[in-house]
Amino acid sequence: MSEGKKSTQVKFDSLEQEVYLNLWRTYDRLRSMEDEVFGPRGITSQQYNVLRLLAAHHPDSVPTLTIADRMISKAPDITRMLDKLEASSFIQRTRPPENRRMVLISITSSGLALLGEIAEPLQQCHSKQLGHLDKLELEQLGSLLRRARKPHDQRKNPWS
Amino acid sequence: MSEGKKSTQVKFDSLEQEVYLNLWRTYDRLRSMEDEVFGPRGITSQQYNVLRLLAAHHPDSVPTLTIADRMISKAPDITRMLDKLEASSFIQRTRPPENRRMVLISITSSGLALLGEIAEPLQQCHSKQLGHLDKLELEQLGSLLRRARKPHDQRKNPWS
DNA sequence: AGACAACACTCGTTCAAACAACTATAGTTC
DNA sequence: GAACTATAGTTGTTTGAACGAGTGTTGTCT
Repeated sequence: MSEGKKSTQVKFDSLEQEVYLNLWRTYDRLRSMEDEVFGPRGITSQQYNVLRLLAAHHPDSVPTLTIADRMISKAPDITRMLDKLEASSFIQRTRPPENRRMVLISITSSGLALLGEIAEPLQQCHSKQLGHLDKLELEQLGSLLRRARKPHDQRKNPWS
Repeated sequence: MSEGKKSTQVKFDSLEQEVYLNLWRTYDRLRSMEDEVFGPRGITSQQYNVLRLLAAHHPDSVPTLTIADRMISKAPDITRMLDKLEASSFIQRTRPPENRRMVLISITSSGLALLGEIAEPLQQCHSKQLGHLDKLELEQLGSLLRRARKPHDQRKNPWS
């Protein structure tokens, strides 16, 4: 401890590394809280986000790969994820005759019902996750996170 | 679009939710960049962090569950993770005769060599990840992330 | 000293993520 | 209009994460 310029230099190779590990750890903690909401209801947070996306387009349908592209984190395995949602009858697939390459996905009424049931406990979870930060802090954090990923986020429809 | 107070209200249920999804997405993007460094070398980022922890204690050993407790994200499967590192001979296990419940882990010279090889490309990765933010932004982001997880981070040795 | 509880892992199993190879359909070119 | 290319998903396989039950070891209590 006799030569550290700053305490961070003792444990991290760089400030960038420290911030990244910080981001990882924070994400991990908040995610485990969300998992407590989704787990008992038999879906994952990725599946929930599919349902939310579909609900936003309801009653229209969305092609499979468009869903994959709009997921929060990359979803190379979108097919099997939709398989599970279809098996639970939260979504439907249809193959339009005019373009039989595509598979169009739409949310069912029981999918919408699930979203309805989950809305309140999830909102409570979000407020437990981050409710101790005030509005300004949340906005600063959001803005810094967007700036952090901006150079690495080339996609068609960035909601930033 | 005729009634939204703010544009965020159109797509998110709450500011907390927006920030959480933002965090998730940012983490996902940065992680995939790190994976490009670790993948070709046959280790995961969790394994790398074990090696880093052990290197920090070298030449001392660390008990298995102490490692699990200090990981960035939860590691319920620490045994098999160490199995793989031992199979690649990056670590050693010893069971001390004076307390045969514990298993002490230490890094080997080839583990240290791997850390040496990985140091520079990893540093480059970190600077590609977050190098576009200036020092003040990085410190703000780090500080907000620590505040965000503070109520949820009860552990023995928080490096915050 | 024998029973019991606490500790420190370990193992079995199930489930999700990742990557690549593959199939089916539609458009394009000569 | 036959071959070629692009599009849109799907399937196979391997790997890692998660959870819980089980094992061996030590300390404690009476």
